[in-house]
Amino acid sequence: MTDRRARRHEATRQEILDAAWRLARERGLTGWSLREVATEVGMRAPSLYGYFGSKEAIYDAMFAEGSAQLLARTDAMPRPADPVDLLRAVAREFVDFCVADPPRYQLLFLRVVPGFVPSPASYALAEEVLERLRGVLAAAGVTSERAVDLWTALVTGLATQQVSNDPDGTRWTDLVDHAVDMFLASELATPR
Amino acid sequence: MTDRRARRHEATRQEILDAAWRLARERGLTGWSLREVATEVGMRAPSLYGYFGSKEAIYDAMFAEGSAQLLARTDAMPRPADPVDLLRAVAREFVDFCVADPPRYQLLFLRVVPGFVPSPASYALAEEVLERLRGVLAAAGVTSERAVDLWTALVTGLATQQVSNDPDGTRWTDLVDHAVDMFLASELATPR
DNA sequence: CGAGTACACCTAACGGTGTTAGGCAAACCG
DNA sequence: CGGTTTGCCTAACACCGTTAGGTGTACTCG
Repeated sequence: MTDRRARRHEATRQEILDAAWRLARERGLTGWSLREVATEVGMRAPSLYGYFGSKEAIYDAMFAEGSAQLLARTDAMPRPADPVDLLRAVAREFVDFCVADPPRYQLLFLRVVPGFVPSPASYALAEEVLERLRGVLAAAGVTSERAVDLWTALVTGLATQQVSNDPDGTRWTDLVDHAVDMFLASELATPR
Repeated sequence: MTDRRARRHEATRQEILDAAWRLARERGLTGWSLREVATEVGMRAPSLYGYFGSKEAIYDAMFAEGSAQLLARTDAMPRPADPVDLLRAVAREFVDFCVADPPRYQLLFLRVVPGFVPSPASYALAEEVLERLRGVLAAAGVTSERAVDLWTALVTGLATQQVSNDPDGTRWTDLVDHAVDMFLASELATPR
């Protein structure tokens, strides 16, 4: 049975994390201070250090949480049998995930926070996501390393353009199906 | 004839800008302070305000300078007559430009600096770049708005992946020709 | 050529940041 | 109940972008 105290500690940790996410969504990924987070949870800034060793550690926990969310979302996704439908669905899922929470997207996929590098533990989660993606692509007949790299470039490119240049519209998300068709036409035509 | 003093002022301005670029390349786009820039040019931080109204104004001048460099580089590019060769060349030129100076790339194409939005004057330069690109794509037979958007997503996606995940390698730059072929096969097959 | 002005640069300081040190009271454990 | 651990505090540090105000030098003009 987990310690009562440890559980309470974990809950406060999560409360801090939630406050950080809220502020990041309001003011941008790097537009918040520890003092603001502390105020949000009814503390003073130095008290946060009982829960996170630094501001970077908060970013790291956010990185892990974001990766876990993406993992959960792709796992929960319906899986059409047809390869084309499958890849369309996974691409749409990914771009939607990015557009739904731009700061989360920036944290996970752009290197936007000045000194931040995810810890090995958090990065392992992100690699797990890529691993699942590789599985889905293989199921659709796409196996080569180069094809996977091209896929990630294509899909993150769509997401980046959408988030950076038309955050409230659908100018690039509307292109997802078309982009997938283009990709498949090329990759399935030359299978190896 | 321009004022001696005005010329000297302009030279100092450029000196500050060069120092900022140098520091940005060393420590990351947002990893430098005004005090460091000032030291680099032999001043104290407040003196910089005689040349730029704020740190953001420095970023804005850097943005304009980066856009001008991209513009100059694409203008100076050899222009193969064959559409496929042309697009391959322009794509390679763009990705090389991005990879050659990651902070510059982040400043121009990712929204990485917390509060920074380019001024209308600087942004006009960036739009000029896009305008030239539209011209090149049209010369290769690609005219639709959607196709241009897909192109930018594809090319910036390759650049982002390269810069973010393999900054010293060629994992994604090696895919540029292949990506262009894929794009053209799809877009020229369905011209409108 | 001397007086007056504009300019380049300075120091001091303000409110903000992440972070450390040290203290005090409540909660837990034997 | 006594001792330890925990949770949170205040005070302070070094650094940040930025503003105010002062000083000497370089230029302009009568």
